[in-house]
Amino acid sequence: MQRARIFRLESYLDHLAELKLAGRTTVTSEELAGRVGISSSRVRQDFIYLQVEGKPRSGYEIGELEMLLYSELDLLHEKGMVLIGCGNLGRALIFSGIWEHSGFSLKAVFDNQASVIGSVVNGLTVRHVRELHSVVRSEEIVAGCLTVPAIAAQGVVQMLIGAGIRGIWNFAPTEIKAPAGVVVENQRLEQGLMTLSFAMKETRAAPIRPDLENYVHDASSS
Amino acid sequence: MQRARIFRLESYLDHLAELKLAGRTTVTSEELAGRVGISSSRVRQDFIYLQVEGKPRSGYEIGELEMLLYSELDLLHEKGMVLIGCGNLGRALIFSGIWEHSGFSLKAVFDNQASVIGSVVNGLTVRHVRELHSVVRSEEIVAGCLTVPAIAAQGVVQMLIGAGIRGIWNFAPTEIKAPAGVVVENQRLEQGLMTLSFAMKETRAAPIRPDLENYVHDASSS
DNA sequence: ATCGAACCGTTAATCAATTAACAATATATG
DNA sequence: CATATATTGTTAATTGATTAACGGTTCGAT
Repeated sequence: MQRARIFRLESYLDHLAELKLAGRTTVTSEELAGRVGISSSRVRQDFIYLQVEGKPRSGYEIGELEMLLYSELDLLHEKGMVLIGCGNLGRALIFSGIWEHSGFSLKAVFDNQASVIGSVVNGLTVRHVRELHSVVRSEEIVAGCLTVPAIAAQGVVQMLIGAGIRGIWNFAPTEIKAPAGVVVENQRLEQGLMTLSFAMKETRAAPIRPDLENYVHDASSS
Repeated sequence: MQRARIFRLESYLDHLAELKLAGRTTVTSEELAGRVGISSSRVRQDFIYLQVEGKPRSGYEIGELEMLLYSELDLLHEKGMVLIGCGNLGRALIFSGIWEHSGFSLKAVFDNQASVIGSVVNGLTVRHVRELHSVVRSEEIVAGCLTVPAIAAQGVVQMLIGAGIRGIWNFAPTEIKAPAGVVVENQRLEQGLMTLSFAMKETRAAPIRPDLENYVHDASSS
């Protein structure tokens, strides 16, 4: 699973930022492994894949690692993105800080409701979807964020693809179809809930709370 | 990876609902496999794990499968949940349809901003977080949805755990710590964006759009 | 300058997940 | 009723991912 590696790389980035903040300049495979919850050899193998070299007694350079991770995930190359669907979820994303170092830059926002068109959301004016095609073409947009109701999703996908987009971040709770060559990343929130439901099934007879001291790092996120 | 199976089960549910809507009552492992993008033997093994039996020429009963999937994921047993952080994202979730058949029922909403406390969001009155403890205790709440800023996350986690909660659905873009026995499901939206960024790196030189006919099912979601 | 510990890089071993293969069985057809 | 066929249940083979093991290097200590 290639996907598993990507998740690990993202996780490394997280922890490296934290270490850097603490003033550290190097880190060993052992330490990172402990934080992420995997074996140190896994970490070393990932770093070989990234073609970064460590030194026998000090470990790996944090700055160098960050650089390579950014480059591997293509986070420095800011790609133009548009968002379609300016409802509650759309607005939440527009206002959120996720766009920093994400590899994307939000360039325009669309909707089809007269009530929101023309309003300004976090500095971006909401436009009518009929302008989608021309904006995508003229502003070098390569990806779209889909926060419309499920029923409208496939229609908007068609428009996006027709305009030449190559990637879709889909929040609509439905499976969308796209031609080969167009990357679809689904963010199905319901699945997160269901997964939690399943996981809690096992924990039914939970012990009485231990003291807050013995908290452990959460390793369930990967 | 147990997680991979859970994702498949959720995916089966999706497609079964679609088939049911189309009037179908049975489905073969082959057909489901084609839809989900895996091998038919994988599907059959999952169904053996669910202890459902198929018939040699007709396949599996859709209704029976749905029942067993619901039961396996514990989606029928509605567990009480609270949401903390009534910002844009919180509101989006409160208004969204994800709670249907999710295994959870949203019972109360909290914030610490005077400007939103007391307001009614989709039928739920926003309360001050200081009431969190007593509400969790008195209304049999077992899980919490965290939509607060990263800086506030760990503090709220402490409150939730102190109140006796056993599961956390975390949207805060930070790693939170919880004692063993408390399930944490992280919904890191930035990771979705980064993954898309990586995936698009490979598609740089995309071919000219093929016609819309040869769309294929997206198999990248698992 | 030599020793020894800490850590990397790499290869081998283990473990897990997926797919392939096929005998068993129920149903449809004539 | 007999035969053909689609599809299951199950076991074996394969593939992939993870961990373990260990020789090789650097660096600090004596």
